[in-house]
Amino acid sequence: MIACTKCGKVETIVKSGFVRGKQRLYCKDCELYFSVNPPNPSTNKKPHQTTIVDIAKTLGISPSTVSRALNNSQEINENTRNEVIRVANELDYRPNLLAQSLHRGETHTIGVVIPDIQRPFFAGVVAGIQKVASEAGYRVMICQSNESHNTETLNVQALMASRVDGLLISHTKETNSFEHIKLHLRKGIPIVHFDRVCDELETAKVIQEDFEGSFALVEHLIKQGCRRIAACAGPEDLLISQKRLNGYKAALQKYDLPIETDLIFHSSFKKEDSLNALNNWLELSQRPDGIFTVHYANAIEMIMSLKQKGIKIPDEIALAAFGDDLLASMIEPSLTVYNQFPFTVGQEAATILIDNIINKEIFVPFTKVIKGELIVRQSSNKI
Amino acid sequence: MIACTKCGKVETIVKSGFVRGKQRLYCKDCELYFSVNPPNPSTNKKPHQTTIVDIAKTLGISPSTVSRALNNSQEINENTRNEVIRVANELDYRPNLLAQSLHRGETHTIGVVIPDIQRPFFAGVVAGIQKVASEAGYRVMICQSNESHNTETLNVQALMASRVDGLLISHTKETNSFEHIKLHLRKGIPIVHFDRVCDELETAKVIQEDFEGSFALVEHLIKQGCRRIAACAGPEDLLISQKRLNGYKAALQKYDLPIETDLIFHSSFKKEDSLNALNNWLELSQRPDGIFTVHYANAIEMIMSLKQKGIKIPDEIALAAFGDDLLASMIEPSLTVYNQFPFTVGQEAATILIDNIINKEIFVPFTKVIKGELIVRQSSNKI
DNA sequence: TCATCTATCGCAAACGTTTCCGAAAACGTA
DNA sequence: TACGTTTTCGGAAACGTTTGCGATAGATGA
Repeated sequence: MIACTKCGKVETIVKSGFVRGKQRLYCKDCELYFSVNPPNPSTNKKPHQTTIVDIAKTLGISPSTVSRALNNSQEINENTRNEVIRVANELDYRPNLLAQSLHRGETHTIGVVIPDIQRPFFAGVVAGIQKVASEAGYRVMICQSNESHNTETLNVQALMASRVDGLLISHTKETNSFEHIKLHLRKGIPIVHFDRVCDELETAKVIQEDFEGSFALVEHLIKQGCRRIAACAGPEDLLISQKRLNGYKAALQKYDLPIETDLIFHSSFKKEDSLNALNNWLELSQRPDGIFTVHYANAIEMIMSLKQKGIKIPDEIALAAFGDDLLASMIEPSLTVYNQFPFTVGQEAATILIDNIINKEIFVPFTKVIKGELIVRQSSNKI
Repeated sequence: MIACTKCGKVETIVKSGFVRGKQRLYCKDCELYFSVNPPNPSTNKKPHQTTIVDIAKTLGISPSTVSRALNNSQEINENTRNEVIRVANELDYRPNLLAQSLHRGETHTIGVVIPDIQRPFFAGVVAGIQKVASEAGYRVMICQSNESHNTETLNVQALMASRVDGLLISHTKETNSFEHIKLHLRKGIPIVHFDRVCDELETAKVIQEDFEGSFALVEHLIKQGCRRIAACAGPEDLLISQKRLNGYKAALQKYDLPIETDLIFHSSFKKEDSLNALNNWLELSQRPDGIFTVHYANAIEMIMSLKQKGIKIPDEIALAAFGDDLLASMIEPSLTVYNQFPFTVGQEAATILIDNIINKEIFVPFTKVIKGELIVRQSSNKI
């Protein structure tokens, strides 16, 4: 009366001892061992994702055997394995990653916290991260802090609650305490900083040539003949702002140009800020003849304003800025920039993080610098 | 010899019967009941995330009581609850969302599949999705298909394996079979389409005014005096391309203008495509005097090329395109566009999806149209 | 004094996997 | 026939949480 779970035949079945009190059977045709469960015909449950238990029941074997069959275990009969795979395909089995993650203690997911995905730099970084992550079999969970320290903290907590295997983060411009990071760092969770990093934490970091880049931009302006170069820096707390400002100062010093506080403005990346700065500079008795901004968007806003005012670029004022974008190349005059290769930044950061995750014990934090590139365009090309 | 788990005193402890064979104790000071576990001093395990079991052990109560204390259950003593909360804070307890999700059968996570996060439209959509999702307590998992149907399928599978509660998707431009979606739709997983939707599936959809938008753009060009308007359409398979092309044709028909196949080009959004199309049109015996493109990037590429060739915009050729971006407003001449409000699209899509998730039984799919806005700029302003 | 009620709490099952441990059959050897 | 070995599999625990089902002690009432 009992049929083979594979071929369905009855006449080929012979009893073959007992396993843990359950009658064990053997199909001579299929060379397959299995045991019988009391058939439960009234289990018309609602449709659900099939589990290894479902597979086990239809084949009359145990879930552990199914698990072994699907995980390339050595200690399993080839016939059984094939049967399991057949039924798994038939029932469209998909392993429940939640259960796997819970058991293994790892989710194969990395968390990303960025200030704003709508900024091309971060969108590029995210794209780079996703490329590397998906190639390595990791999923990506992205959160935006919207430049709010509080939101950033909540984001980090949420990602940690989801038990991400590691974290990639670029801080808010208002972030100057890092307790929300330290907490998890102490628990041993791999964290990699990029772009807006934090020096007081012992994490791996991916940064750009902030100093070198602004130095190159400002030196370029000087070589084009500028002698009074104004700087639109970022928020004072932000580390990369400081570095970029230092590059600006170093370039001036190299060419024996004075550093004038009148010409240095700390913006918070808002449009009003850059226009205020510009207007202040234009009202000085001695106008600047060059402008360096740490964010290309500020430079573009200034270009638009300068054009309205009828001030000639680059003849009266030349501009150069950090960060490239299609927009920088397409406005008139096109903007001289220092390209940061955001996609590369993302790729590197993800690569390092995954390395940190896999080799957690022997990993030692280090800092990777992504080389940038000076792209000279019309806004500074006087010659 | 036994001390209270709260105040630590020994003299206030009295025996208070048994619970399931375990000695129950009572602290007269704290009015707290608890029982004792055999102390296990040699459990110096490696540091790990604290669990409710850890809390239970330090307090001498059972995990279920801890769970009830942390979940606002009614049937628990207030003193016990407070103690649990105190210890939970002390040990920095964070609930393991994996375990919760596994038990509850829901992850409070929604999956998003988009072609390319670096395109401002999709970045805006994602930002809108994240805003709504985080406000509703949902996390967001984002995948890029990179316009590859195969990658899209893998993305969907990965998200489903992670047991996301719902899916937001905008299809690849090469996607014209939808088995990978149907499969999961049959299993009852809420799916909402946006932008590049699919008519053959019974899902909720968030779309733009594709027909009305291109109609408005083309009608605007006609009113500016254009009589031979070329169209740079999208991939033929893409539904929104067809709709937008229909809007173009309808506008021509309304004003009794002929539809000339010479003037219709199907691009795949690549730069070469748009330049090829432009060059073909310019070589016609009768050049077009207006160009409509379904993607603003194509229009911008054409503007750059036209300027190089010395062709005057809008006098010789006027342009108007779908989709707004900062770039469109800043190039010269600035580009007339039909703004799609990507952020709103994302917000609406997420809202509908979450509604679908929560009210799964009574939800009926519908289509929401996000109204757009014609923004007239220099590229078409002849008057 | 006894039975009943209420307030708390513990046990165990469940979610879906993986894996250690052991058990039995089959096989090989003497 | 009597062993030991190999092959193959099942049971059960574990991951961390929630929850139905009791169980107990103290309070209440008769």
